[in-house]
Amino acid sequence: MPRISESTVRRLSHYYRVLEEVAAEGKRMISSRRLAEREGITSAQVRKDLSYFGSFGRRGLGYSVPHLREEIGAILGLDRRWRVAVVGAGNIGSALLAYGGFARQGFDVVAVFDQDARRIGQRAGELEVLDIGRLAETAAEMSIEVGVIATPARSAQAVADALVAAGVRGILNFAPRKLFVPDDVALRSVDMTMEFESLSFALTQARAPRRRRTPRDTA
Amino acid sequence: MPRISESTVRRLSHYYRVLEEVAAEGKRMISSRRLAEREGITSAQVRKDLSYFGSFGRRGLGYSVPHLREEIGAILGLDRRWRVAVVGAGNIGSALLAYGGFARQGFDVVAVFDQDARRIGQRAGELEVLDIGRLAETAAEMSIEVGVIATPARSAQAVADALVAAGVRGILNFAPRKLFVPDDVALRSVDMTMEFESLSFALTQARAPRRRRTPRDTA
DNA sequence: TGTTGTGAAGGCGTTCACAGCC
DNA sequence: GGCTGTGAACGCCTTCACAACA
Repeated sequence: MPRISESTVRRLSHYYRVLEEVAAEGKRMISSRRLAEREGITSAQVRKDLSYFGSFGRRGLGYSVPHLREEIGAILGLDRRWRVAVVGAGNIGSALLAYGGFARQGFDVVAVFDQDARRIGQRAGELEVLDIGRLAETAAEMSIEVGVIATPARSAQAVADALVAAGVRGILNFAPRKLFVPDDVALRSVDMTMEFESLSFALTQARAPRRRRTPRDTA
Repeated sequence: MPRISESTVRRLSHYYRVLEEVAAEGKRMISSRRLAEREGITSAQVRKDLSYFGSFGRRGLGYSVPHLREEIGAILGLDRRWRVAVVGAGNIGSALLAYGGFARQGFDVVAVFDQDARRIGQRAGELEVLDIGRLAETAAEMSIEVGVIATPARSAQAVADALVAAGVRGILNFAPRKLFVPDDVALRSVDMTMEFESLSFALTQARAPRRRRTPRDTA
């Protein structure tokens, strides 16, 4: 199996989502073309992405919806759960806890840490906010596997280091700063500042209005 | 000027951030090498990115920190403000309003819409939640330029269509769904579901622990 | 005829390497 | 000597196009 690119993984998420919708509609089979058009990409891309992991389709017929859904679920590791600690119980941390999307994706938040003495000991959802000073030991004790960083940028790298020391295997970073971690620790970042600035750039550069729709798969 | 890639824009955000830090430290000049190492990329990449927009450096000396900061700020359009409407006053919408990062990036939230009759008329931050049914007319009246979609996935495309009809020039989408908009409307998406699944994939695939650090710029 | 799976071609972004300037 | 700006080389991802199969 070749190295899988980040964009392929992101598209697998899309396919999975489409397959869930299509399964709910009761459809049994789907072609790469239909799978592609809902996401604005080409059918060849879909087939290429899937081919990295196996031959899931049948020529002339397409892909079995329930079968492909199960295969992609397994590839993405959605068939298992992870023990998560959220670090930072401020705006972003609290929103993430209230959000609830974690559980649906297999991530169980079992601990919340904060630095602020006034916040420690308080409730955050169903959990008690713990002292960030004891992150490394506590996280190890609690067998935390994934850390979510929702602290200010300036403390993000230190928190990441503590999480790594505590033995986490993955980190999801919401602080607007590039983090360095050992390469056996999975790292994903959601940088809202960057999205805002990217939108600002696009708005600023925008010229020559055309009012044409994004092209879809025509193959 | 060639077409600017999304990754170049994202790096410009990084450079801007580093320049703010370095300016705070009082440094006057910075080399592409130093600018690069804080972000884990190569110095050649920095110079190439900047060269798309002009020649901001001086051979043998590097870049003037305040000057480059101003140039990149202008490129990213951070020197102007945008009138924003947030659509969806649930978990994500409320978190975004409380977050406060908007204002810092030049985005002023001047309206909030929701579909839920119980939510309409209530306060969300300093604003009154308006009826989403009147989105198109109200947004046009209020000269909304940017829409933030924080609704469930199923209504996201309809909201996007309404925002476009109301004349917005940009959309920031937090709903986990691919949106189609005319190509003179700027669109950026933050898809947390996808980040979770991407992390899940990386965790699942992880093999052969090596405990080696991410390589930095060695040029 | 319809659709997959895939080698080959193409396009785009990154890295190299060096001329040019301080 | 130090550092930028950039054409050329490289490598990766996407798209093409078609053989294989239902």
